Amino acid sequence: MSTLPLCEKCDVRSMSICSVLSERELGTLRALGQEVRFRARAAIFAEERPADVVYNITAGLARMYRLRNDGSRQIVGFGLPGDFLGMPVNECHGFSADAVEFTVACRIPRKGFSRFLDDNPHLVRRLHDLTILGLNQAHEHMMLLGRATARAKMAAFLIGLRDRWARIKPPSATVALPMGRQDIADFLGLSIATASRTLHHLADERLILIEPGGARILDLKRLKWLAGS
Amino acid sequence: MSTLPLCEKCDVRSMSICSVLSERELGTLRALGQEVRFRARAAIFAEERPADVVYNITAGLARMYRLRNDGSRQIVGFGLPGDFLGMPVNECHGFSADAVEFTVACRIPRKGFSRFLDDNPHLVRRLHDLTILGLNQAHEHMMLLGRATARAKMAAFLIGLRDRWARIKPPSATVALPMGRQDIADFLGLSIATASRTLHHLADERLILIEPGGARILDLKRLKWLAGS
DNA sequence: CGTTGAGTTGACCATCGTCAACAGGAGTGG
DNA sequence: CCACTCCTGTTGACGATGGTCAACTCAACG
Repeated sequence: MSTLPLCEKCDVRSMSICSVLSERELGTLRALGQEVRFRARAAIFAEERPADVVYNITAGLARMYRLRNDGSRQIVGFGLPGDFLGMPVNECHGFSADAVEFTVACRIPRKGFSRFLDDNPHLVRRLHDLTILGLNQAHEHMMLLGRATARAKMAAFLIGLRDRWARIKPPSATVALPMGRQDIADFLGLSIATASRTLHHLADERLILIEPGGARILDLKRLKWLAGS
Repeated sequence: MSTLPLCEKCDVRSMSICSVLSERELGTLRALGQEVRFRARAAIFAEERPADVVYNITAGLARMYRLRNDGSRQIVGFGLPGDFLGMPVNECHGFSADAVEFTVACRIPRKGFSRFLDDNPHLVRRLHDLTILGLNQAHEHMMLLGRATARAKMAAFLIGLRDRWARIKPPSATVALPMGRQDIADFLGLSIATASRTLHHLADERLILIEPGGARILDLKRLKWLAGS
């Protein structure tokens, strides 16, 4: 794990913050960072801890979450390849993140990254755009959490994840679900029992087919209708 | 309504994006903008419409929301004095906003504002920080919407609003509630009936006292405990 | 072959949504 | 000044959605 290997061949360069960097700027940034690997379930960073490094996910899947006083967990989002994690409000992380499956990321010390931002105002604009995108995703998610039936939540979850995978993987009718049922439940504000049941209801109605590690969408149109009602 | 009057005397300058601007920079920005006033219930901007102006709220209260296909509304946040509204992902607004009560804002054409940003990279950083703050608020809100009882939602809503008012108004035990019950319900993901009932339950237990236009907090400690459980 | 953890499924019931009736205040017109 | 309407908020009755608890299956692994 020295400096990052081959940004030129990075699969997600075009969707990450790096898309606005020239070869020269990319070289400077690469020299600051390291590639890090996380095993499934490994912690990436924790809420309330000083944010001294930032991450750019290049492979795998991360879950971002906060814990309630009663111990229950709200997953506020999933981090896919190309996503940028770890920019804090003040000095500390606003949420925890860990790896759902084997995950690879570029790790960059925040101080160095911050100086790099000073020298590259266009990267700040890019970062800002991605943050606004995250805010939009958060609003979208609130629409689900606020007032939607379990079926609508699940349908919207599958559609949304499908669309996000589609941007970074060869398209497939099967939505990969590397996260467990508990993760899905904590994301959608459901109990694990309801999450499991709802998924099977959709399968019973031939809207999806549950496969190991994912779900194949059989009736996209009806699923979308369900998601948006 | 010519240019903005007296930024020097602006109540919310220190909490708005303007806090990082020098007198000179402030003068330049002021020349770009206008003060606009909205009557109660007036639309400020609408989802999916081109975002050609941005707003800085200086007085009053705005609600930001999105509509579901079934016509129901999710309020994704309230805009208080000092809040910055209207920066879009691409070219269009991601949500609608209207004035809850009589509201005053600085309106700045986005093109001019964008050029001003080009010349003032530190303002972009400031804007980015405020956007991250908004993302944090959104996450906080998800905690409520995801899995909380009606009582916990309402308690957290009152505490949260109290803290936000406290930053811009002389402190008071009474939380101003200029928004109607339907707004509160749509914010918390409840029906209006449950919102009203829950508020009265809290009053029955002497945690709050319902007053015209607001709620006086009688037992902050227990209310906080309720909110965070 | 036992253990462990994830996922599934059933039974029961609490919370909260829906529907509806009603109260009170503001605005309007006679 | 009063009658009428409209709108917001309150409150009751009822039922559905989804949470809780628990039993069970199954695959992975030692």
